[in-house]
Amino acid sequence: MVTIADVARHAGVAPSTVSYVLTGKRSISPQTRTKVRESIRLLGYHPHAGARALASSRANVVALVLPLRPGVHLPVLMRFVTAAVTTARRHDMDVLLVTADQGAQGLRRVAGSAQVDGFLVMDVELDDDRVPLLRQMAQPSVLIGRPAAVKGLTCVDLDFEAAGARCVDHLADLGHRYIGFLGAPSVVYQRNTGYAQRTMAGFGAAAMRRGIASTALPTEDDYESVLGSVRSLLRSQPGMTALVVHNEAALGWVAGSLRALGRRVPDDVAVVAICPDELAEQMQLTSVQLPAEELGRQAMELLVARLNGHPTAPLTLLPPKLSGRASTTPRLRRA
Amino acid sequence: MVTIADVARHAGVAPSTVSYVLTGKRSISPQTRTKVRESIRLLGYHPHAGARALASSRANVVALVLPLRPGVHLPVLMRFVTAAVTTARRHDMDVLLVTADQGAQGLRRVAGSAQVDGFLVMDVELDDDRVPLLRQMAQPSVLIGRPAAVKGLTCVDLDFEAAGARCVDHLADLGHRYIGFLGAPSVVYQRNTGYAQRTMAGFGAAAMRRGIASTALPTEDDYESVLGSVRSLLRSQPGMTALVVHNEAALGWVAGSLRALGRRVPDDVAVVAICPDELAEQMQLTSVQLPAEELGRQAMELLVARLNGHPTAPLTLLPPKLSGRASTTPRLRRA
DNA sequence: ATGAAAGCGCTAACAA
DNA sequence: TTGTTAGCGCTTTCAT
Repeated sequence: MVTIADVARHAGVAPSTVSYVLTGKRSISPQTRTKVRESIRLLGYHPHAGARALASSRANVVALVLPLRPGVHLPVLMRFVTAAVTTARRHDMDVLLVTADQGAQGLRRVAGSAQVDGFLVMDVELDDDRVPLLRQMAQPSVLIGRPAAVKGLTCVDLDFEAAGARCVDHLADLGHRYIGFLGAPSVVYQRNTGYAQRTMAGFGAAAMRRGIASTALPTEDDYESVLGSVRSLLRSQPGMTALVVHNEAALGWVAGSLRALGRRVPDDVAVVAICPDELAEQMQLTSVQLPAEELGRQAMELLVARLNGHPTAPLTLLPPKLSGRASTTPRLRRA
Repeated sequence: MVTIADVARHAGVAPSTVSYVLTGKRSISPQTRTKVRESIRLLGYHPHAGARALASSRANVVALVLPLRPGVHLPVLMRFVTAAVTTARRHDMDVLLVTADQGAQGLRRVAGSAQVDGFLVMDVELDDDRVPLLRQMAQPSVLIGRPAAVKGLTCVDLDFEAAGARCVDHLADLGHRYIGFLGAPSVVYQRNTGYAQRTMAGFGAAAMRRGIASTALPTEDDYESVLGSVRSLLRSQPGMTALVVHNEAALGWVAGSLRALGRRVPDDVAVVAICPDELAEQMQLTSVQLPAEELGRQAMELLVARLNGHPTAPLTLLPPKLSGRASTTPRLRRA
């Protein structure tokens, strides 16, 4: 194996000089730098990660804690992971994969052995049992999601409240006065992930603000349930001309249900989805996207910032972005 | 930070004794072992991974090299990853995530810095440019897939040839005499991944062997394309009573297409899918499964074996397993 | 701008 | 069965 001593000898300098050329932690004369770089290239030298970690107490590795359990939307997860890994690499860090099933136990082990300098934790719930642990660990962490109390943490999430509001604003601007909200399965609202509730809250508040009548209903993922919910919405609000859908699995049934009830999209009922962009694109639905790449990148950048001792806000909310498509079409203002 | 010296002092033994208790590399008296274990627990000691790696030249980390590019079937990938990670953990190893976009460059870096002891490389193509590199690296590797030459490597893959043949045999045993094959998008056959070709080859050879007429067509992932392909198959072989589908994304459209063409499953046309079991289960399709978990587990086990100096076969082919479901139903022998 | 040398925490000979 | 000790390869003070 080629060591730093070999390089130093070959370049006719001290090992420390080689180290400083590599880390850039002190100024080196251009000649020396070139000479050392050349020796490194010639000998094919790669610093030993373990030795480096030991001497500098910096592993240059971050843990990515992933759910990998049923129910997560994998395409989104993957885009997120890719963005996170790419960003980490841009900062010369590697990524250790820790699956959530390893639990708090796993976090403790990885942290204790100084294998990683920090944690990127996905899929954090309102009352996540890992949060107390993360607070007291030596290594900093960034959480994707929004636990109940964010004080002392660094959390990143989509601004779901704004997302709900954005849908209403878009529809209101188009002249709609009666808007329905088709939500996630009711079990999601029971499970305290929060994002579903926040979206609805944002939707409701925006509707109130704009003086718009709104009704909301949860729905399961099958056709019958969607049809039933849409029918209920129309019954309680016969003048409904727009629908906001926050349920990826139900999206496929919405148009069909509306048609079965005699309504066409977008002429009779406009539809806005809150879902990954690719899905909306495919179905030509106006949508508010879940910015997976942006989330992954941002989260990793925040983690790197914390690793470098920079302070970060406890909560970063990414603004929703609405993409207009065929399912909402400008219409004349109605009474 | 708690070090091995702290533990040794607390337990009244030498540091090496603590080390040996941890690694089990020499016999320790039960009393000492208990005493040391107790001190470890009490002090909350975790060995420093970097120090360990440096002293033992073993990182206890393996690299998982993943595609994460468009076109891979994510649910399968995830099950594979989960199985691989779980298996690694069972051997006290951690997993470093290396995305394929980091390329050969990334492999070299990770290998050179002794960050990992070995590589688990997914999605290996017939003429993969990483293969030469993997051959000459100090660390052993296990490849998922089947490069052109496996000599000197350790490769694991599903026996796709046998999978194609198994479908034919199942259908032939049920009395079918005209069988169609609905393949992956044509781009997959152009990209030299091999598995698609091998499945078709196995299918074709088995059909010949059993004296059965067969026709094969690629198909894209959308309804129109599937409908078109099925129509073509029926046109060129009007007596076709069975269909083998090797295209996960197309599966959802197959039954619909057949129905649109006046055929019902399984009464008029029996269907066998080559796809993950969960998908087949959900759609009640007879299927040959892609054993993602088994593949991930097996691959990691082989890697661990190699890390421990055990020899391994250059190519391990997992036998296909067919699960009979509603889409193929015993029928009388036809003319 | 560079060198010398003391560790970082652990493992694995070598001794006893 | 256990202890002693010399590194593993690197970073980082302290010196010059």
